Amino acid sequence: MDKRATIKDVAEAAGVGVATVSRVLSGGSASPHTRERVLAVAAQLDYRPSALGRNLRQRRTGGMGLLVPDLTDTFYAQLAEGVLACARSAGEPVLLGSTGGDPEQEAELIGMLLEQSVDRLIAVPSGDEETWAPAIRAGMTVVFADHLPAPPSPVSYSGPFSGPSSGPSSGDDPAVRSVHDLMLLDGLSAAPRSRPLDAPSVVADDRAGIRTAVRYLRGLGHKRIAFLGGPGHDRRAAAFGEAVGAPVDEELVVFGTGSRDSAYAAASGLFQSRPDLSAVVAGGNVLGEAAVLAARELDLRVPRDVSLVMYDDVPWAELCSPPLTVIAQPGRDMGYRAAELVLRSGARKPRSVVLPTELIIRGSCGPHR
Amino acid sequence: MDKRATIKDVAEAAGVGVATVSRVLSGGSASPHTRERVLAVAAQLDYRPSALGRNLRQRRTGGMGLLVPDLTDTFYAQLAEGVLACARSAGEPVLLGSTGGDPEQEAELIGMLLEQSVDRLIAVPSGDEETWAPAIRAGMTVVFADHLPAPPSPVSYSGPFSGPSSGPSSGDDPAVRSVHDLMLLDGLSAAPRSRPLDAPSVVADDRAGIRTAVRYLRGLGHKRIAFLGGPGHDRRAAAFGEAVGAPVDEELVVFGTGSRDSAYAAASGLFQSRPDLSAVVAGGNVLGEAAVLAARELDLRVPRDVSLVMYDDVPWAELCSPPLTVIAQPGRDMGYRAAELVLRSGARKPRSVVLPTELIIRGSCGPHR
DNA sequence: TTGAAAGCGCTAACAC
DNA sequence: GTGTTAGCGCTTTCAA
Repeated sequence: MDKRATIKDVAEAAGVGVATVSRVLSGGSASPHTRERVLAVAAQLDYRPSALGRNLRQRRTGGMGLLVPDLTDTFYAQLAEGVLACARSAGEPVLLGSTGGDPEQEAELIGMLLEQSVDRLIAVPSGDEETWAPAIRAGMTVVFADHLPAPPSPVSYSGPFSGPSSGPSSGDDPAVRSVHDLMLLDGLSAAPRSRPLDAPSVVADDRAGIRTAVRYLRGLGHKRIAFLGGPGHDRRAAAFGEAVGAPVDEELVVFGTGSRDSAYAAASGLFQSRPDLSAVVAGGNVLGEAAVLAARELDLRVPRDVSLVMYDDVPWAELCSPPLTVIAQPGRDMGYRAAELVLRSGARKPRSVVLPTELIIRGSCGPHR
Repeated sequence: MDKRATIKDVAEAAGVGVATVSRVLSGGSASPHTRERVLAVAAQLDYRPSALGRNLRQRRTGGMGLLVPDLTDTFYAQLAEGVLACARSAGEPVLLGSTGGDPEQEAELIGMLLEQSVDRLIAVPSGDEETWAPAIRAGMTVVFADHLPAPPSPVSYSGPFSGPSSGPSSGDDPAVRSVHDLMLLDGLSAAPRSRPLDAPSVVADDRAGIRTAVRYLRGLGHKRIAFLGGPGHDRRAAAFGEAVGAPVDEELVVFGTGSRDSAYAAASGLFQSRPDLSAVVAGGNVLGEAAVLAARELDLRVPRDVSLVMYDDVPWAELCSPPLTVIAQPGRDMGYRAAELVLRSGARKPRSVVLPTELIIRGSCGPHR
C-alpha cells in the first residue's frame, strides 16, 4: 500500500495499453466501453497521474512562478492571494519566491524557476529591463504585476540597501532620479530608450489615482505637497510631478529603498527638512505606515499639522486614528487577472490590463491651515 | 540558442560519459583533471541540470510545499517569509497554497502536492487529525507550524464559514467547544484520544504567552477578562482558561471563524453581550484588528473602557492609537525553523520546537476602573 | 479505435 | 575512476 499506482498498473488491470489510458484520462478519443472501463479501474486503484512523468515528457513544469518583493507588505500579500485563488481553481501549482526587492535575489530565483522548467511567471519586478530581457528571451511567459521593470539606467542603482536612503531630499542621493527624469519615464518626453520590453502586465491606473489624490489635497487648500515613494513607484512619482505641475519642488519627492527602516528614515527626513509641507502622498502602504510613525515621533498631528494620503487600501488603514484616506487599488484582482493572463498565454500574446483605483476618503486629510 | 544544453551535450563536448558529468556535478568522485574539464565545459555551455529529469528519476520533486490559511494575515505572511528565506538559501523551490482556513481546500491542495510528488510540507493546518493522517501515512514529511491539527471531533466542525460565528457567546454555537473541552485538549485531563498524530511542529509557547498576558491584566486590576479566538487558537483558549482559573465564565470565551467579518461579529457580539468585561485578549492579529474596530464602533475607548492585548506583533500594532500591547511570537523564525526541520528530515525524525513569546507593553492596557 | 515503442533528462547499478 | 545501460511515468507518433 506504499507506492502509488502508475499508468501501467491501470493499463494492465483494465486490459488495455498505456496509450489508451493516457488518452482516456486526457480526454482523447476512445470507445465508450473502453473509456468507462478505464475510468472505473483508475478510480478503483485510486490512480492519480504523476506530474513527474508528464513534465519530463513535455519538457515543462505546469503551474506558474510568482515573484514578489515582500509578503509582509500587505499589498503584495493581497496580490499573491489573488494569484493563488486563480491557480487553485485551475488546479495549477504556484512556486513562490520573495525577492526582498533585491535584483540579485530576483535573478537567482529566476534561475531556480528555469531549472525547474517553469515557463510561466508573474512578477512584481525589482530588477530593470536588462535583468528581465534574458528570462523573456529564454521563452518564459512573463506577466508583470503592479509595475513594469525600470528601463536600464546608466547610473547603476541596484540592490535594496545599496545607497543611503535616509536623505531628506532626493538631491542627496545620486541614485535617486529627479522628478524630471521620472517624468520622462512616463512617456512625457521623446527620450529614446533601448528596445523597451513589451511584456504583458497588470497594473493599477497610477496616474489617475495620484492625480485624484493631488486634486483632492489641492481642493483642501494644500500647496506644499510631498511624495514619499519606494522601489517601483517611479510611475507614481512621475504622475505626482505631472499632477502638481511645473515647477516641481524636487525636495518634496523622496524615495525609500523598500525596507521599513528606510521608509521611516525617508519620511522622517522629509518632515524635518521641509517643515513647510502640509500634505504627503505615500506611494505604498509601507511608506504610509512610515509616514504615520515619523509624524507621531516628530509630534506632527494628522491631519491638523499634516495631511496624509496613502496608496493601497489595507485592513489596518481603518485602525489608525484618524483612519487613513487611501488610494485603493484592487490587489487581489490584480493577482487574479495576472494569473489568468499567464495561464491563457497559450492562445495569443496576452494584452496588458490597467485596473482602476479609487480614492477612499477617511480622516487623515484636513484643510490647510 | 533556443534550447538548453543537456547532460548529454556536456558529456560529448567534454569527451566523457554522462555518468561522469552527473557525478562531478553532484560532488561524486572524479579525477581532478576530469572534474576540471567537465566543469569548464558545463560553464562554457551554460549548462544547468534540469530538475525534470532528476525528479522523475528520484520519483520525488525537490523543495517543499507550504500551506497557510491566509497570506493577508500578517502573521502568516511573516511565517511564509521565514520559510522562503530558508528555502532560498538552500536553493529549493516552495510551492505555496492558501487554504482560506477551509479543510476541503486544504485537502485539495494536499492532493495537488501529492500529484506533484512533493513529499515535504510545512502547514498551518485547518483540517483535523483525520484530514492529515492520510497525507502522513502516504509518506509525506509534514511539519506543522503555529499549531497542530485538532483532534477529530464527534461534532463535525468543518469549513471556515460553516456555522454562525457572530453569536456573542460560545453557548450560542454548538460548534464552538466549551472552554472546559478546550482545556482537555491541552492535556489537562486524561480523556482518551484516538492515536494522536505525532508530527513534528514549530509552535510558540502559547501557554506562557497567554499566562503572562492574563497576569499582566490581573495586575492592572482586571477581573472580567475575555478571550477572542479564531481557528487554530484552541491551545490559546485552553491556556486562557487555565490562566484565569476556575470557574471559567464561558461567555467570555468567543470564537470567530477566520474571516475578518466573522472576527468583527464575534468581537462586537462579545462587547455587547458582556458590557461588564474590562479586558480582552485577542488570539491573533485579525481578531485584535476586529476588537479595535468593534470597540470604536461601540464607543468604547481603549484602554479607558476596555484594555486589549493582541497575540502577534505586526507592524501596524504601533500605528494604532494607543499603540497595541501585544504578545509577540517570532513568525519569521517559526517559518525558518520549520523549513529547516523539513529539509533536514532525511537524517532523523525531526523533533518539535517551541519558541518563546514576549509581552510587549505599549498603550492599549490601563488600570481597571 | 487501439497498442507498441520511442524517448524526455537524469541518476544509480554495474561492469570495466 | 569512468563508461554503459536501464529505467523513472508519461505522452505521442506511427502502425495495425
